[in-house]
Amino acid sequence: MLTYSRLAYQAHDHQRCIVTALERARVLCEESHARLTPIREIVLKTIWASHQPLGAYNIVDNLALNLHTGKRIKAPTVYRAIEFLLNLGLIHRIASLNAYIGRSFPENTHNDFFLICRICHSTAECSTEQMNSIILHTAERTGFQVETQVVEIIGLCPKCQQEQIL
Amino acid sequence: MLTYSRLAYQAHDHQRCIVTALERARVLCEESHARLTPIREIVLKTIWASHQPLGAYNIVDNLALNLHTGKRIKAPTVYRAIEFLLNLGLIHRIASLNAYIGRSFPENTHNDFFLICRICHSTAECSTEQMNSIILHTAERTGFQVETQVVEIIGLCPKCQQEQIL
DNA sequence: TTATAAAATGATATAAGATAACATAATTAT
DNA sequence: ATAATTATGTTATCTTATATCATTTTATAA
Repeated sequence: MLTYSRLAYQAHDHQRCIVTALERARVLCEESHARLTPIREIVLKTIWASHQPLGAYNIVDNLALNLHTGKRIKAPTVYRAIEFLLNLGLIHRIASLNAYIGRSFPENTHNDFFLICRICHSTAECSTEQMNSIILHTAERTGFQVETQVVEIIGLCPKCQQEQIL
Repeated sequence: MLTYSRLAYQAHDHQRCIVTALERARVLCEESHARLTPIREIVLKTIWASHQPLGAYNIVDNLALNLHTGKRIKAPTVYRAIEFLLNLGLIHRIASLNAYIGRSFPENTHNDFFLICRICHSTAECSTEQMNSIILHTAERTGFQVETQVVEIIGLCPKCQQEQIL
């Protein structure tokens, strides 16, 4: 069974995505006695606000613009928030882009994969049992013990396929 | 069918691997009228000499040590060689490590995946039709057109599993 | 409730990976 | 031989990420 969400290129109420994600983050933090501080929350919100994976320094700039409280939040602080969010599975690092994106299935610990558009960088999160079992089986056949996976499929999203033709 | 090679953690004559890889590179370059210059060749050789993926600056240092011809080959030159080798499919970039490793199947254009040991970083290249077809099918179901894939499985190689237990 | 420990953030500097821009050298084609 | 192309040299810089130490905030316990 294929589960997918955040098909960036399909019309949807993204504001709703963000609200849901933040709500889930609050619950998850409560459960695991982790502190969703204002900084961590705004970093998560900033990442979710974008359909494209966001680089750490993009987040820094973004916060400077949207916080306008005078004091700038600097790289190390953002990276700390990122680390926190990664550990909870609330965001995912897209290795091929050095960028971060909100995860729709924080429970599904690290078993999802990503469809990344080469042109517009819009990124969709997917999860299939099939894929996971193949990965596990193939690895096992060589005696390798799987812990996490980085599966990033690069290509063209439907929107950019269209524009390619025109 | 599962094809795999370069199971770093299995005993094998790696010197032979290197010779084969270089020979294949020469043939492939000849065929595609690409120039395997001395620099490109030594970069490829350096990458192949290691079972662990090698960072670009590792290669730079390595060349400085092993060339001892006085003049150092600098980062941009190495990166150019890397780009050349990537384009021909002779090496692969491991995104999660920012490092490069020799590819055993340059013909298999970019359809392979990698088992990377979290501890020793030894990396094995694999290829299965099954995996490729699942990726293609899942992507297609969302209207996404696959071009390349980054599939990096992180975990423990047999050797490090053993040492973990002890 | 105040002292203490632990966790989070601020601030500065710098490491590590990658590329831009322009000059020069080597190869190939005319 | 000369021009055009391709590859390399050189310097500077950009981007991503982290180390280190000071300070503040929050939690815990006397």
